[in-house]
Amino acid sequence: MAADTHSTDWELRLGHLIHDVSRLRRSAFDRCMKPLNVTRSQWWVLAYLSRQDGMTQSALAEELDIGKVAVGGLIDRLEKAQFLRREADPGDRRVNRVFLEPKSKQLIARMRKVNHKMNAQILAGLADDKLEATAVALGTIKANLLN
Amino acid sequence: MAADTHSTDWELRLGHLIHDVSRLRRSAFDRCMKPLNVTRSQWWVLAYLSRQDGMTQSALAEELDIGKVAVGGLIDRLEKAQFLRREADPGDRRVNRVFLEPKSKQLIARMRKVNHKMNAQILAGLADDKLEATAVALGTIKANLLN
DNA sequence: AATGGATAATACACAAGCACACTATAAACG
DNA sequence: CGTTTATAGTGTGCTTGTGTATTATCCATT
Repeated sequence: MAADTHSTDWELRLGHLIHDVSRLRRSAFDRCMKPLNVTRSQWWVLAYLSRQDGMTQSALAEELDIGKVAVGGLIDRLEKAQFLRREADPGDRRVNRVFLEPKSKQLIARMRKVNHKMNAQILAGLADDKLEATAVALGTIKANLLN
Repeated sequence: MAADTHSTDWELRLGHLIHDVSRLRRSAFDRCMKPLNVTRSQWWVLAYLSRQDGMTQSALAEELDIGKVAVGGLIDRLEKAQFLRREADPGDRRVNRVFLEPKSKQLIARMRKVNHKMNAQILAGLADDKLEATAVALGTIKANLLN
């Protein structure tokens, strides 16, 4: 019964909290990035590309863990805004490789700073060991979710 | 510099983890609910209504912490599927009150069970104190996000 | 070389959420 | 009473993400 109240209680709280924090974090992020005219998802595409320019769309989808269709849409918008360009792979006519445009290269440094600052603000008041414990717990949950 | 490496490190991990866990949890939820033909968002509407039938759309939006438009859309779909109905408030012609249909009442008990079971599975291997610590940490983060 | 299966990307249709503008109604205040 | 202000809900359009189907291309096996 103690075990029962425990789960019924913390389960719900935790579920809500994870959901809330994720959503709030996302919108805070978007708000911070708004002056730069990039959304959080778009920023992630640029961030991954900045570490490995010329990835294929499928590789990006794999890394970002979203569907190929979603990636296609993101890239459409980013290409239209001239943050990047698609280029046909010479060796395999099926694939598009995605390259950063100069325009976005300028932005990435700024985005990194905003990102870093925001993260620091979000984690204010949390000691190192607490952060680590939280990360470990979330890691366990993630593993459970992946079966 | 120790403080620096700490943040640069755990920040990112935690951000990723929160995002991943939230997304995985969401899709796991939807997968579990799929046989019942309800999405996670729709399930939340029904769950709130089951505790307080006849809420106004605005009250629902407030509780669920999503916009009125999003609620409107959810209710549109739920109404079309006959899980609930809108009813004009006799005292205030602006408001619609939302009531559960018998069809959904049958479902809610089943959904609660699925929900409970899923939560238990997700939190497997996490002791009580860890859960509590995690909840506290996430609560702090949430508070930070709300400024 | 031919066929049959995998893979890259797109097309299409949908759910969900946000933002902004708009309508209708209610309430408050001069 | 009338005018202003606030609130409830909808309309519209955008971004993100999912699932399924389709097309083009590659590769492996026969």
